[in-house]
Amino acid sequence: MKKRLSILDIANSLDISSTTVSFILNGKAKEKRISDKLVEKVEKYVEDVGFRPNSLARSLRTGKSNIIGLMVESISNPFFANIARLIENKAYNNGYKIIYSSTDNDTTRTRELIRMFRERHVDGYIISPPEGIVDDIASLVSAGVPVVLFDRYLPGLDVDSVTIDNFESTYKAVKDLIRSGRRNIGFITVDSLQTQMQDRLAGYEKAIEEHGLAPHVKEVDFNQIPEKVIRHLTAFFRKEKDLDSIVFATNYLGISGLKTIRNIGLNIPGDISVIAFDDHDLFELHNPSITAISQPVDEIADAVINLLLNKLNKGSKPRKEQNVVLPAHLIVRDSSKGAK
Amino acid sequence: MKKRLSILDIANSLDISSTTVSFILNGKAKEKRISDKLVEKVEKYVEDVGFRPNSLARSLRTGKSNIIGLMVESISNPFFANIARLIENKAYNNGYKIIYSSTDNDTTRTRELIRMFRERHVDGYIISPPEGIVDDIASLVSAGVPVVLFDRYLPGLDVDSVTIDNFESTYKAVKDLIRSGRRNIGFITVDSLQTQMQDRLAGYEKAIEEHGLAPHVKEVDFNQIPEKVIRHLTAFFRKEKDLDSIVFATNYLGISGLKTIRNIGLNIPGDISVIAFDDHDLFELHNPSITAISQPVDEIADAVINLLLNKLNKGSKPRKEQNVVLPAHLIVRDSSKGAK
DNA sequence: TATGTATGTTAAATCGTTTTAGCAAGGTGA
DNA sequence: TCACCTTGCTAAAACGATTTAACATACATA
Repeated sequence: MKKRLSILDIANSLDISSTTVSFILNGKAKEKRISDKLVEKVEKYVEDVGFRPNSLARSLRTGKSNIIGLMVESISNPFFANIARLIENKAYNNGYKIIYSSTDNDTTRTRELIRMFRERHVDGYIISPPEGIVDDIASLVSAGVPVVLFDRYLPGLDVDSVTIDNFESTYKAVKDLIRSGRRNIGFITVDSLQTQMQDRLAGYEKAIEEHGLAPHVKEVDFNQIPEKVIRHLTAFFRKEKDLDSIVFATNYLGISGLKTIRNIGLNIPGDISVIAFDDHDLFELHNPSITAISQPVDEIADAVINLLLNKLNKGSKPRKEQNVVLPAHLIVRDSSKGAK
Repeated sequence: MKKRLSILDIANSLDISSTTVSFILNGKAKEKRISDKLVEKVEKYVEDVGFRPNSLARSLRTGKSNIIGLMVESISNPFFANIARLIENKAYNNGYKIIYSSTDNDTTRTRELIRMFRERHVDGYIISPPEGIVDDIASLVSAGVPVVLFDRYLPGLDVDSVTIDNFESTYKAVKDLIRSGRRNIGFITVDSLQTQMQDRLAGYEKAIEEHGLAPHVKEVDFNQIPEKVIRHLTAFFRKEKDLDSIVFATNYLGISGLKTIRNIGLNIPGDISVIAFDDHDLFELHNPSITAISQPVDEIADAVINLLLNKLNKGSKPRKEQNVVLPAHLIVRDSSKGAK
């Protein structure tokens, strides 16, 4: 097990100082007037022995890590997994690596993760924040650390964010149901105060109200295992026998909802029309195929990483905070088609 | 933006040496005979000012990072996302953090990732290795770094691994099809030499051969976009008109396969029986529901993290390499039921 | 000759920890 | 009194990079 080389080993082997090696390795040869001959010699040697500087030592000295901390609600949620994958790629292409972690929407855990990331000197943060974390993020921001929020934002906190127009997305979806003749439109969401959930609910309520209809909202507990969700939904459907359509406010609610509907034996769209949030292979392949509110995952990832890279590069130049709001797209499929 | 405290600041404030603070913070107070009074005073102060040691500096000095590097094929594949999620949790509970990255099955990229992880001094590696990476992993192992492979292994390399019994899983699945009267059984896989794919193929071939049937194997290119896969599968199904059943060797092939079958207008299981790999909400909810070879994700994650923690703790005590092989489970659903 | 300036390189401080080796003061036994 | 423990603490050297400030040397200018 041979010891890893250090910059000093290189310097000794070549009978020069470690400073010189460092300058060359950091592309400061010109600036520091190192002779071309020496530069070439060092570069060749470094290449030959496959030397790579220890990034810990570098980070310790410079305070920079070239690492971005990514905190999503749960990496096993396909929406977040896809975003993470895209962000990872784009970051990688720009010389950054990603440390990710799932917050589980748990404030304490998130707080700990932020602390860990800070200790590790990550250069920037990408966060889909849980409730109750606003102070921690505020203190990050006021410490001058680049932060970009996505999927939801924190009202009252001036920080870059990327979200979709949640209000408009459910508003349009519900209008679409109404247009095709539905009147008893249910809305299944989680009991979360996060902005994206509140906005989705508000969009639903607005559409319902505009048409003088009665709302039928079911909020299930956050962070429940699917079996429990299904039990609650079953009870809801049993109670609300008149529903002719239903909108699910998240992808996992949609999946549990479809299982529930199948268990109960309701017919889609004959008995009930369905619209789900986030597109998914499952919704496309389902029989009947399920109408979905599709988030522009690619654009979200793009916007997020661009905002962050901007902050990272512009350094301290205090650009105004940006709040990017992207449109979602209603993909109409069989589950919401057909006359009444 | 106030500067972060260092252990030296603490020491100065209390008029003691940083050594003492370090000893106390690392639980060596007893061993180093620091007086209880002082221990208490330091602990209180540290708590009050919320000091947390800089883990970069610590890692630089100790060579340990309490970080595990996790490299999966792609985090957007639900199988890997789930495993990653579980591993992350278990690692977290044991004081370890995870840095993950997707390899894309790209050898070069994987090599770079390993290098990055080494630079960052990760304490251990969990890898679902792409082809052609055996030398790099061998050199990790021979450097005494804890490594656990999963999902596949590298023949000829003596290193801990966790896999499922891929051979047995497809063997049984195909036998099941034969038992229910199928004779023209197709097998869709990818053109990969990775062990898990080869074993799945071998299990299929063995069952086919035992019954004197003719194999119908289609290998699609690795790393293709779904649209292309579907195009190839369409051609395959058009050519092999006699197929009465099909086994998909991965979850994403299953999904593309189902889309293809739907496009072509084949009836499941009337025209064709279907068995897919990896269970998935989609397979459960599909109409008809799809029989799936379900990997024990929880047990896999458990085994992986246990093996790794073992290595990490036992230190240099050279325990014999372990190769855990877990059974997969055939979940029989409607897509493979019904008489001929 | 003295002064300035461009060129090429480096010594040493620094980042914030851990760890080795050892110091001072007080007690104990002979 | 001397030699030797114990107790309680600390100085200083790592870890491996970056960066500041400076040092020679050569050459040109006045």
